[in-house]
Amino acid sequence: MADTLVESATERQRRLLAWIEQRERVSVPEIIDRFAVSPATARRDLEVLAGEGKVQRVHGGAIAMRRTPPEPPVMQRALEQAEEKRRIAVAAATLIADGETIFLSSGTTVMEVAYLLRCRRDLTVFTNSLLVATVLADAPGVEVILLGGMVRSSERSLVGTLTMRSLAELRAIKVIFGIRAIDLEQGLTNNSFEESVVDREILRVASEMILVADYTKFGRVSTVFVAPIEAIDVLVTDAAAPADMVAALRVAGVDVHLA
Amino acid sequence: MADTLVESATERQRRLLAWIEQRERVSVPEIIDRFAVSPATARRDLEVLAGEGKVQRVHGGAIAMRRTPPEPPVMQRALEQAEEKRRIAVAAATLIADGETIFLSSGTTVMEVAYLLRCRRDLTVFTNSLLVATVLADAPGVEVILLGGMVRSSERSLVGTLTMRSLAELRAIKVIFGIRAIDLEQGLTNNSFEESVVDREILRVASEMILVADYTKFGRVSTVFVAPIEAIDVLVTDAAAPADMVAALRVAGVDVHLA
DNA sequence: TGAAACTTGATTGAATGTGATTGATTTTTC
DNA sequence: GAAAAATCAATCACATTCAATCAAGTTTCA
Repeated sequence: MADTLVESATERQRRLLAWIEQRERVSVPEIIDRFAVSPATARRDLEVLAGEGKVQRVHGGAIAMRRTPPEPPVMQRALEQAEEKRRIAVAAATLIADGETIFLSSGTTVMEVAYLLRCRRDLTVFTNSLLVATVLADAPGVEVILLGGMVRSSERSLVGTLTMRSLAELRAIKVIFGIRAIDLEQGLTNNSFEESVVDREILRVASEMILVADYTKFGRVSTVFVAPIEAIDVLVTDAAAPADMVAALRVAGVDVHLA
Repeated sequence: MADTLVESATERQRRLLAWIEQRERVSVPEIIDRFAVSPATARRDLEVLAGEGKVQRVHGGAIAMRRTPPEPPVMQRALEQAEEKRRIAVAAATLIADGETIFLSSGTTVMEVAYLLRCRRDLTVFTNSLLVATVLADAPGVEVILLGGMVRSSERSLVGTLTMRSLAELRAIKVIFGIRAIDLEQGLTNNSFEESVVDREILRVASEMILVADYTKFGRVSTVFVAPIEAIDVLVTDAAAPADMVAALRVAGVDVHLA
């Protein structure tokens, strides 16, 4: 049976807005063609968006009112293994209590944790991730301190000497950490030298390191060494993580949580 | 039927929420089908979840709460006097040459300048604004250094001791500066004490201060003093700025550009 | 056991969303 | 500058969906 995908007006308008902001300018016929709606509906949708100040209505169509910066690669990666990352984040968030002061590193899974911390109270969060800072910026119960540094565009993370200097003043902080690759022999590795320098400094000031990593990170080795697996205190991963590696990590003293 | 599992309303609503978050959107008939309830109950459940802010109710069903945080007030202000701000930004951008190192403060007009600098080459930009940093993050010819500090949610700007300490190391930098209010006697004022402390430090390390301000900023006084008008080296504003104030500023030695 | 509180399902008039039509307005073309 | 084309706003009709109400069933607690 042809399951006719019904779409609400609100959602269509949201997609239309995204399309307009991406295209900068669209015409009514283009909307008719793309969304398979009547001219009346196309105009009504534009009217709604214009009424909300989201787009500017012009004869023949509408133009975007604000430019959306292009999405960094990290946002694309956030969609991969989204379900696993969400479950891992839920489990990791339970390890953080209200009133604590923590550090959130950059990375997509860590960002997922940040989402879940938005409703917390009396939390202080240090981070070197622009995305984490933005996610938590509006959370009334969370104070966000962003480290300074050079912006790494692909990750929206901060690196460099200014970052190192800000980090040097931190002491004994609980860290939620993300990484690109985990290997029993090669330890934790990622793909940027500058990022790894910062990551090592983060781990140096960590009192407890909670690593969040989905199953795709295991048994892989990336280009730059960050830390040996002994650096891991707690690992939160999903059930699809290789059983042998999980067992080996447990033997090595890592507290492994399977979400 | 052996289905002895009695389910409470709240339990069903929790499962419904999980389903919606997984499906992104659901229609009322789909809920009726899946949970074997009447349309009335399906709608009531959605009403409860919507009341708790967990989902967004739309005609015909509901969609998962989009996880992008609500827009900060600063983004709303960016839409006011948008045309003037754009023209001012264009004029201000011509004062910046490729190869320079500059500081961009927070503020909506300054953000507009940032947009125009994206296509520049060999530019180094210091800023205490998360929005400016995000706008310029992808610009291949622009290196962005974000100061550290506490995130001020309404402005997405960075303030506090960490910001001050990062600033203290800068010297003789050309600054594009935004402000809330300009008055001949009261000087430059804005509405946040913490922001004003940072702003004063920014001006202290400035070799040249370029103020960008549309006509609505003139003749107004806000709550916290930032600097006297003598601190202004260059003012870029629009033609609607009060002529008497523009004249007085010129007499005071300010290089005024009308965009 | 019995009454109060709650949940559920059916009914129904109101509200909303959509597409078509039509005359007015704006833009383009010659 | 006038004709032609495109676009717009207003209105109507139809279908879907909603919210309010009420009655029946279930749970809770004395």
